[in-house]
Amino acid sequence: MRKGEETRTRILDVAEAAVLQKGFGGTSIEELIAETGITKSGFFYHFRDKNELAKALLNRYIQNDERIYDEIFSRARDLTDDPLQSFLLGLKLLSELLSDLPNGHPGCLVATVCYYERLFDREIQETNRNAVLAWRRRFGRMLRDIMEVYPPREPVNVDQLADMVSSVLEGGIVLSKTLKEPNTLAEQVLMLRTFVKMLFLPVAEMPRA
Amino acid sequence: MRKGEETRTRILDVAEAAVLQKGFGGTSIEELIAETGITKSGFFYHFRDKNELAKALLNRYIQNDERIYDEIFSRARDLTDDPLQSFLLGLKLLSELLSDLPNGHPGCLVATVCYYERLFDREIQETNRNAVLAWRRRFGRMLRDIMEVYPPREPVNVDQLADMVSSVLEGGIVLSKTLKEPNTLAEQVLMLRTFVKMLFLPVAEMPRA
DNA sequence: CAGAAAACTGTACTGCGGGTACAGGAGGGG
DNA sequence: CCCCTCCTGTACCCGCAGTACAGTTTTCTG
Repeated sequence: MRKGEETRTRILDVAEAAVLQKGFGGTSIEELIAETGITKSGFFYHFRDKNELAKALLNRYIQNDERIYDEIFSRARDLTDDPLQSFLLGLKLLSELLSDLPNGHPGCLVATVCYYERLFDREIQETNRNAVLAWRRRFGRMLRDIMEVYPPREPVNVDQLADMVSSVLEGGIVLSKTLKEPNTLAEQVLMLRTFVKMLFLPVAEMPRA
Repeated sequence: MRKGEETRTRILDVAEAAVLQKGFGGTSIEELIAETGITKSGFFYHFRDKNELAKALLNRYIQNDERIYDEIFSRARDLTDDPLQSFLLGLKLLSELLSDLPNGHPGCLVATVCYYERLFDREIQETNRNAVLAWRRRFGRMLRDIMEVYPPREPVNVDQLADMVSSVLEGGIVLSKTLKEPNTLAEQVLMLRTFVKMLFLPVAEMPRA
């Protein structure tokens, strides 16, 4: 009963690491059972097929992802009441968290699924889509709060600006992994922070006359 | 002799579409030969193994990618001498080109390879890394030209800013594909354009006193 | 137009991996 | 004591990557 959950979790842990390095198609069930020390029958007791595994993997990943953002931005909100300052602080905290990852970001499962769409059923694709929409809502909410206080210097669409956060994160992960420069991702988040700062913060100095 | 190149190209065309939809691991050689109407022996006449195919696929993709950027930004340079204006125009042209793709961007092979690293040899990983570094150099060159004329409003590292262009493109593709909203990618490029504009263009209006 | 080289086809085989089927066993809880 | 959860073991089918190699057609070249 308790043991079952534990084994399931272990399979998911091993599978997540493997999938992020080799993709779903490149990850064999045989290697997963070898590494978890389980038998093939044991594996299929927990997951009906690879699609079930992918579903469980993605759901767990998204849940954990949401938890991390919740923690970071609620911590930022605790430290300041100003919506802009707390968002900027949140991006700072996020960038610090990302640069503290010893081997760099392992990769995003949402992106992995995205580049694998045709292999999975509609349910997984919908789950993935909803994860991205949740990011849009999350960052959009914070940006709307900012806009109520600070008029943006340039006209921007809130959803598109919220998507920019996701874009830079997903793109930063790809760059960081490809370049094998773990810090690139954190730097990209800080670059985004500069953008947000510039967009909303009133101009401090006078323009050169 | 000429016929060989043609068949090879046809295989690469079919393979590229398949790989972008299902990843390398999810694409079988058997399905490629079925669609191209070739036999298995014919396939292995052109490519020693899947790794060879991946190598050819990636090299061709990168070359084409470079060609497109060359065209767009040289067209932009033809239209204006100002480095900032021509870069902003280039981003505009790029966004238009992307929003004209009927089914949205099919996906980036560099990202696919990135999420598949462990399946390929070092050579492919190096090729991929060099492709990203080429983007950094390309956009970095243009941004340096801009900085010689326009002092940035905030202190920024050129390479990081250049990487931001790649990040937004890669991330925008992931978002666009996942959301099944073809226009998201083009919008993200325009959002990036707003960022660059704000960073370099002198403030037009006075701040609210 | 001949001959060589290029561009294939056909067949037959190995071995791995996904997946199925099903029988049975250990261990804890009611 | 029995049942339920959580597995193990065995045996099998099929699709697919890759090998081997002999033979055939097409195409270029002298």
